[in-house]
Amino acid sequence: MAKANLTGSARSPRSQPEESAVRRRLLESAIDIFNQRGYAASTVREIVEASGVTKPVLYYYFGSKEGIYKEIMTQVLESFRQFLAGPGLPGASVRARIQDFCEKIYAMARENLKVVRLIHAIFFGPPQGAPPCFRPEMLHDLFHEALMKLVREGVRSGEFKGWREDTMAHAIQGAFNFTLDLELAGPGRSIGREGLSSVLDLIFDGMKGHAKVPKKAKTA
Amino acid sequence: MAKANLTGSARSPRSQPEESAVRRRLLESAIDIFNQRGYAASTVREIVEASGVTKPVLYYYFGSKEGIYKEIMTQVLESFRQFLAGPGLPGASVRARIQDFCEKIYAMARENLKVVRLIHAIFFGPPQGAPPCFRPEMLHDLFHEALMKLVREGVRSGEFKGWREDTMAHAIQGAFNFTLDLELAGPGRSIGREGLSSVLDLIFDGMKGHAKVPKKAKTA
DNA sequence: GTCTATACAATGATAGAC
DNA sequence: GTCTATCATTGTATAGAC
Repeated sequence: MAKANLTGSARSPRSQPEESAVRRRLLESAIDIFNQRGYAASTVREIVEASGVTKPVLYYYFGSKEGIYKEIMTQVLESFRQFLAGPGLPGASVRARIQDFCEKIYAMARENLKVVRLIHAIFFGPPQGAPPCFRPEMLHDLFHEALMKLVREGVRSGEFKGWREDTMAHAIQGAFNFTLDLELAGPGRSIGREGLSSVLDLIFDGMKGHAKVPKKAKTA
Repeated sequence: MAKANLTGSARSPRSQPEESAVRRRLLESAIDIFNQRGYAASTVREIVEASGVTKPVLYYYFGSKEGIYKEIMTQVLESFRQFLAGPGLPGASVRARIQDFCEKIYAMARENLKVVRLIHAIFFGPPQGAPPCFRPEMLHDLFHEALMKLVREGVRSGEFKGWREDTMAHAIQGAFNFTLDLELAGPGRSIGREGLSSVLDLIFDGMKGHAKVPKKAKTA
């Protein structure tokens, strides 16, 4: 579920019919190297060697190191936009739809962890660390915008009340981002989909404890 | 309040009595350059030029580019450890103490945004992006450990219940981290101390709306 | 302690043959 | 389309004079 290949498979048949195997291998290798070394420290030599070709091949297909980077990011952004344009969970409560929304994006991120880590590194890295042709905060803004729309809906329907809309969205996005951060920090730190779901439940229900007892209530 | 200079002023009078002005300028410049360019992309030439000296001076005081980096991070870690060893808010409710705890660290971070941004970039950057002598996740772990201690206290006292302790800590740390992320993303995105405080209130009270109405309840 | 001058190893990118 | 060979530039670090 939520199968969304952010890299190669979403090739547009319109622009360039020549989706050569070499070109695809170069893109895959570039994602690997960029993910491991970061954009600035990655060398075209590493990329072409991992693809089994030589330097001029990369320059033939993408023009420059920045060119192949731009191509990767364009495909990612387009893929994310397509997901946001999807249906969601029509008919369900706003709370359930926000849960579903976050879990779907979380699943997408896990399936494309290498690109996610790269984007994270660029977002928090130095300004000149990567070419300005791609602005990673765009993904953040798209996420925030979609979340705010859901929150507003919950306020209109009376499902949420008593807080500013941006405060609610902030709490949710904080939980999501932090879960993703832990995922990126290493497999030993991840709390998984269930962990994210629990934190969202807590945010919805509150921490004072008037609600259910999901696992084990340590009221020692 | 919460004045804690993470860089130069916390000099230890025991280790090296020779705190020369040149050495201090080099450290300050290195923080600036590392913050702007990242560790890997920063050049020794930039650092020494910003300090008004030449390359051999840096190698005289710190031995290498990694040496000056190590010195900066050691001072930061020591400063944060000293803060965590502080008193907190004795006598207050756990909720108030967590609020105070988060706000104090937030204030510290704002006063030392350059180092915070650098640490963030290293944490999310590529593994070989910075020397392994400093592990940025240590700061995260120290924060998490202190927070868990507070949460456990709240559970023991009955102030919190109904959720797993790590879930509660996760929600709080998510709100804090996200607030800091927005601060780093640019001044236009920051939600400030009040924003953080509101999100923490929401997490404590819950989003269902059985509690107070802090600003303006848009129940249109 | 601080300088000038330089060694030495990478890098991104290109020219030109095939 | 893909190769070999190479250029100009830039990086860390050091030698040796003062």
